[in-house]
Amino acid sequence: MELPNHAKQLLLQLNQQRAKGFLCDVIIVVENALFRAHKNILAASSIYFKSLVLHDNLINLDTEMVNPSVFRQVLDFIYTGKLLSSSEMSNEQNFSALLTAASYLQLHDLAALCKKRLKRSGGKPLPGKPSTPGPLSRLRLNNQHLSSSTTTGPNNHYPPTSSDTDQPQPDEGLRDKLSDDEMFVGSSGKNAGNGSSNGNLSSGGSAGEPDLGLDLSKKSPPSAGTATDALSPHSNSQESPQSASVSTTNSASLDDSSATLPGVDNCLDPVEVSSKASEDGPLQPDGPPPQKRSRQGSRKNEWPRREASGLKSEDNDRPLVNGVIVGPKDGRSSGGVGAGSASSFTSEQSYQCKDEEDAGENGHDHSEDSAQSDGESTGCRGNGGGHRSTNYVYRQEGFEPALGDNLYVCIPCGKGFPSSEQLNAHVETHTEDELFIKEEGGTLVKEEDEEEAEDLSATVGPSSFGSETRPFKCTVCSKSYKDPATLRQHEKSHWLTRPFPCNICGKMFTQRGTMTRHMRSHLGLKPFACEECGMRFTRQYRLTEHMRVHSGEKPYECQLCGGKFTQQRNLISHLRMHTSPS
DNA sequence: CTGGGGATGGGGCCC
DNA sequence: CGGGCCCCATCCCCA
Repeated sequence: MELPNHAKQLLLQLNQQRAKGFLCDVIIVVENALFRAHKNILAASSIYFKSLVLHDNLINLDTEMVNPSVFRQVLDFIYTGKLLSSSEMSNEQNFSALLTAASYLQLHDLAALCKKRLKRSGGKPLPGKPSTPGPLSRLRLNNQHLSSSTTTGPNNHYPPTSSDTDQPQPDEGLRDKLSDDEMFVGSSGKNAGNGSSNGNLSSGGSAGEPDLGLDLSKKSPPSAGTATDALSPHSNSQESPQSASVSTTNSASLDDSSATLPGVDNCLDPVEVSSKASEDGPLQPDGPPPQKRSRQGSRKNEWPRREASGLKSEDNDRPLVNGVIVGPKDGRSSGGVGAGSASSFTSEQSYQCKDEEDAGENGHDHSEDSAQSDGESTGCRGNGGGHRSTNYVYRQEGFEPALGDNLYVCIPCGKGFPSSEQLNAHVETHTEDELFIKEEGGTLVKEEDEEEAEDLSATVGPSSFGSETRPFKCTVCSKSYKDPATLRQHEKSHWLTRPFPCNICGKMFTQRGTMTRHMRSHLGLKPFACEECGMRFTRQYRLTEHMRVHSGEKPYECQLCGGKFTQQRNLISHLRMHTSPS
């Protein structure tokens, strides 16, 4: 007995799910476009993908080999078996680019189709360069042997210049060039042993290197294992030849990958979390959810990333973030992408700058942001402070409401453009001035809050601001600190501009660590797992806090009523109940 | 329906 | 840079 249309129907369903982002568990970054897909499907289509998706939730493809338009076709092909021609190129160009991409991605069927088609039309494939590489690509070419953290892909070490030569080569030629030796050896071995050279955001800045070395992974306590390998956006399988050629994160924390626990590979990734959680509640990779929760994020998913034009960091104190680490914007600024916070991830609405969003979206976003107004001043800065941290959205076809051909959207103003070039040109028209906005106003409120908080803290424990030896005093707010570094750190909180932008949402931070932590929430990186229930957390502290749920420990006691609490913050909240007039 | 408690997420910031 | 703890906001459950 056999169901005749089973395979077809299944594929249809999967493609529909892809269109909705449902259960998508991998993000593919191509130039400035992001595509969601299912690992299983990709893995079934190509051994190259298979090796990549094994450990990565975020795959960055070599823009020398594939551009967004081509990859869209490729993805469509994978999910449908049909090849839809691109309107952006001539047929011949298109198939040539497709052939290059297919070869690169090791989609042999597609490559064969393209070859056949090209042969029929008498065209010659143009290996290696489906499109003009952007500045990012060019920079990468220059630096490809210098850094371990560049583009993911087997051709990372393939000299693109050879593909630029005018000797058109058929697929075989390309693949010959991409022989195992060239493809899979090169500098990767060196990289593998090159521990921490590119482990962090700030690395590689001057070279204009993509921030693929951004290490958003986090060491997990021994009990919780680590999700580093799975979560590090650019780590790659070490086992497969393909991955051996691709860059690895090479951060110190990557070393932890050898100690992964069962289920770690299923760590939440942004897509999975966002899409699944929005429908099914929290995602528990390792087990059933401890409790059913379904938070509604207000923001729809978008896929902003920094354009290649944002490569230059003009401020040494700023992380060079080139928009390669990408992921869905979480549901709301504090809602997060995680097991407990289901971002609505429906691709229905453009993510625009935070201020616009605040103005236009529902109350809780706004109230929250206003509550943190001192920290939100520059949230709407696609670019700012001399650092063009533009965040663009590439709208994946079929994933967004009709916007015509204007798939490239400027985050700060929401305008759409048909090409990244036009978007780039447009972005230049945003002046620095308009990006320096509202900073005042929040600080006082905050300080009032802090006073209140300190009052409450006094009830539950010592305030963090003692009056011991603190010779270093802030000239703005007269807080004092033990050492100058801390003072300097604090003084940044008074700056009008925040030096550390999130390259996904553009939000600015005063501390790099906060920004990195924030990025983790974008990417759903939750290295700290509860052994009891499998719930995962972004921070160790949260796990510690959470463990009291299981232990029943309630260390915080209300001095007024004797009520006991598992968390200090809930005690504080409780104390408010005692103190508030109502 | 409402308020309180439990639990969680994100950001700020000090150490 | 990470840990830790503060904050606020939010959701869910339950009385």
